[in-house]
Amino acid sequence: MLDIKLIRNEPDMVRAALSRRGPHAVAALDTLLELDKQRREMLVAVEEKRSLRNSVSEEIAVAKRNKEDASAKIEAMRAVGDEIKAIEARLKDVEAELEAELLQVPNLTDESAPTGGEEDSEVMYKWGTPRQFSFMPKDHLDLAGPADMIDMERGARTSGSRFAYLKGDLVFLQFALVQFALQKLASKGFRPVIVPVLVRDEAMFGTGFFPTDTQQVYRVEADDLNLVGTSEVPLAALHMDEILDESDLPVRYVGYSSCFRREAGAAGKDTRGIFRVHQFDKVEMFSFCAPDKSREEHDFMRSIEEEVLQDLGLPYQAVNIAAGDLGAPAAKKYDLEAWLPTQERYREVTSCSNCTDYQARRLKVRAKGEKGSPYLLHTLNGTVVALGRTMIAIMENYQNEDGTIAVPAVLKPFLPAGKEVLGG
RNA sequence: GGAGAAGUGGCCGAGAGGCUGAAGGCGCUCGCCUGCUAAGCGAGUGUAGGAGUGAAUGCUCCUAUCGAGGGUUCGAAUCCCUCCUUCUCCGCCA
Repeated sequence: MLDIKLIRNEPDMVRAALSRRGPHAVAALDTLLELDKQRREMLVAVEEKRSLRNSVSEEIAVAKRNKEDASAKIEAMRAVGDEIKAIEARLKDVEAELEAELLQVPNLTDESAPTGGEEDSEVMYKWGTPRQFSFMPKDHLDLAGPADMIDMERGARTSGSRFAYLKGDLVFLQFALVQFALQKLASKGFRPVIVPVLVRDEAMFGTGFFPTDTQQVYRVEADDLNLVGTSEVPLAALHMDEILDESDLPVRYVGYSSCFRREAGAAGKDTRGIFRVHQFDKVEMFSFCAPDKSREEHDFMRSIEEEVLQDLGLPYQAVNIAAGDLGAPAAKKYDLEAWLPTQERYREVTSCSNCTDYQARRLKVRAKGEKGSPYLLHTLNGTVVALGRTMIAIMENYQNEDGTIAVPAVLKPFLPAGKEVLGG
């Protein structure tokens, strides 16, 4: 959410920063300004009347104590009370409307995010060299299917399409990756957290997934809860309504959770294997930091993501996402895309976003120093390891001609002793 | 799931329709004082919104805020309703 005061005081700047996302992003600005004006007018009116009522009520109290007659004043205040109620009712409507509009407005874009849509995202650089195969490489499902490490058919029978059973060595691989990631992140000051994956609407609104992305979310109607699509949601909400101690910043967490996505609108896209499924597990980092440090923190997160892929020996490219392709809460986003030999292209495996104060304003996460007033923090999130996609990349890049999969050296300590290949 | 109890400032804790933004204590900040420290004395110390004013750190005033939201009343921390959270007991369960 943007600060209404910023929109009020610097409408041209706001309009310019938002229009880089496309025309839809600025559509509501005039309405917003008009509603804000109405709201403030009503506020002045109602506050004047409340002030009057407060002072006269005080006089009534004094009169009663002195055993004097106050019936005229009481009568007058009864009328004022009715007027207050009338204005309050209209004010409430205007505020609700203002809030609803404001919730739809995406974050301002960072000037270093490229202008334009998806096709304008900028490949910043590449790392590593895609492997030259002396045989025809198989895709992840051709590798893991015959070895009975991925079972799509039974996943579909149990839960429907885009659900899978992962079995055997793939399960060991997943937990090895989790251990590897958690230990690396812990050593960099990120506190490991296992989060609730069912969250209230507040958490979804607070992180900016609601009201715009409701169709992507599994909702448990009976309890008014939502299954999270990423542990970003419960991690961001971890300090909702809190004022953190400035000296503790940055506050960094690494979460591990299952993630649930309806993938509405993705019909027919990435239908093979586990590249795009309704449920997957992910190790996610999250940071609350001082406003003037978030760019630095964003680069730090990207460097961690790169370190993970480099440690795993997976060739990748880093992409600076264009303004028009950013999610609503993000001011700037980097994706890392790993090389998939059978698709002969780079595919997204991690993503990290600087949400500036957009989520913090909604969630009311602030910090305060020795002196001065509380201020909103900046929030950042980034994928450490998206387990499904990272395992796909490992399988495809590390495959042997016989269909087994070699193990990246850094994972060996986290796999069962003596396991040299997966799926053998 | 059933039955009870409770939620007050950074913390503890009083208050039970008006004189309460909230006693008292602790903590914290500033000042005074005392060889140092401790103690003592004095003052200050929540958040948000709005109006006015200034070049500006700001200042003045108003409004709201005693878990959240409604209601009763001229007036609600205090009375009523709904919800949330915590605790105790019973049931169930990994």
